[in-house]
Amino acid sequence: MVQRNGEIALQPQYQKIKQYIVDHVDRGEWETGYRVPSDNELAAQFSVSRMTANRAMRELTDAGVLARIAGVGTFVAEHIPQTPLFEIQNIAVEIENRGHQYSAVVHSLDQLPAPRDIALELEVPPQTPVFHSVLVHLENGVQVQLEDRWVNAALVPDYIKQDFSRITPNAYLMELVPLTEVEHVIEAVMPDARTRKLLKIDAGQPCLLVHRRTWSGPIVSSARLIHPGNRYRMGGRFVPERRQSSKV
Amino acid sequence: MVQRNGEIALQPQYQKIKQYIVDHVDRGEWETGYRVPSDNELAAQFSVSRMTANRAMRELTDAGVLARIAGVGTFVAEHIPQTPLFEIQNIAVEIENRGHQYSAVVHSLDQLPAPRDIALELEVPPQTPVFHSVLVHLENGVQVQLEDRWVNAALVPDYIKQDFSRITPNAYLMELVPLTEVEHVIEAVMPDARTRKLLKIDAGQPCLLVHRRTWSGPIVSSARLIHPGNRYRMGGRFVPERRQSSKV
DNA sequence: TTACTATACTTGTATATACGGGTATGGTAC
DNA sequence: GTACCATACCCGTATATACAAGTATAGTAA
Repeated sequence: MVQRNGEIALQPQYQKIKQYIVDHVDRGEWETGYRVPSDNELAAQFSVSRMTANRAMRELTDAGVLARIAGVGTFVAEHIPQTPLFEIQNIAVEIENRGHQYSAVVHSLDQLPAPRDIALELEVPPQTPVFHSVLVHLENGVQVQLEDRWVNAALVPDYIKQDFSRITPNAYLMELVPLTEVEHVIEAVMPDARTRKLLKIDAGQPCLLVHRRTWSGPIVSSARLIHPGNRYRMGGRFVPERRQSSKV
Repeated sequence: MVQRNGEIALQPQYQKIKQYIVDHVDRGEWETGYRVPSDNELAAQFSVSRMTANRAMRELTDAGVLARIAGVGTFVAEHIPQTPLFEIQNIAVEIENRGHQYSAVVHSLDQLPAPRDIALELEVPPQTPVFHSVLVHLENGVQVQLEDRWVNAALVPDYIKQDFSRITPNAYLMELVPLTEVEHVIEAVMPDARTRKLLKIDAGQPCLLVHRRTWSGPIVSSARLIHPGNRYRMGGRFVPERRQSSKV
């Protein structure tokens, strides 16, 4: 698809230019207000046409990274601190970071042909073999998350052999396949009977459901993460920095 | 700037095409999964080159309105409100980016001594002067967000003089003080009577509440953003259902 | 000095063209 | 019927080119 002569181009030219700019901004070399090279300069530097450089600049402008003024130039936009929305973080690591004890109970782990709705979610034909796991994560013995996950069996054939009381499904998947994309849908729901029982919560209280789908090219996994209680915090003053490797 | 011969073009060609598509979707003529005309068909219909039609389609895809599959076609994406959760910049801009009309209704804007709970949130002594604003954001005249905001009056003394039907509080604050940190807490709640009335929603359905606090050194503002409906998507993509191989 | 103008940039948009690769379909050979 | 393949689409990317319009600056004329 990318017809770059010579070496194989893993990503499009305009993506390389975007990466180049974002890298400089991230490293702090180009600060807010810095004037970035013009379309033509980038085109010359990367040996592409101006249209290609223009696309990179335009998309970064739409994304709020750059600001352009016709006739003047392109500048690094004001940096808005935004919490990494939903880091693919490990609930086990997070709990241990709080100095608490993590444990998990596996309620089921099966292989079966994909039901119709799950097939749609995973973008596979119905009846394709998939894995289905249901487990509860505990913090100091208290239920903190119900994880109901479906996995494309063809992509992760050994999923069903794992001991998910020792390694979380998310951690296992992350170390096995490189994630390319993540989707989060947050939903406010009233928990059903099974959920209330597994999480030991009362009826009548709304719950947060985070529906997370992860891609690695094709869709690897689709998970429903239900939290008892009803709050989910991202960022903020009291959250310690979590920037460590993916263990457990 | 737009060199369309004949009559003066008020907006670029690709904008016209975007508007054309968004209009059909908004009017319900093209529902989720509907296959929209291809690049070439649109190019012929509007007498433009495919690149121009392609830009319109690509931008609507980036905006989440359409979904494209190489080799197959372009489809109307599932409509999930996906903006206001973490207003990166401006809810007004985002709504306008979707080709819709933004408006806002200011329900109240007062200065008063901080109540006890608000003082805690803003980390100021009780009775400190604060501003309190309540407004509703509308997309095409439909209520999409209730914003209940408290602002540290000492840090933004002119807050109360603004016309928030013209500039959103968030945009005003952002251009005035450099943000250093943001906290988001997502909460599933049952809306109270006032909220249901302002957002014109029915009882019995859980809502998502985003509690957003912003720092600029000290805490500048604390806002509750309540969304009708209960689903919000970040990232990911809508993939239309495709024909399975003829295996029945 | 002041005012104007030519010039050399910048970004914004639009076109015609090209090729790569994915997907569905219809036809053909088995 | 089944398996294969040619074909005609689709989208993704890239290029060279062109003109419109905004902006800054150097140079010139008043």
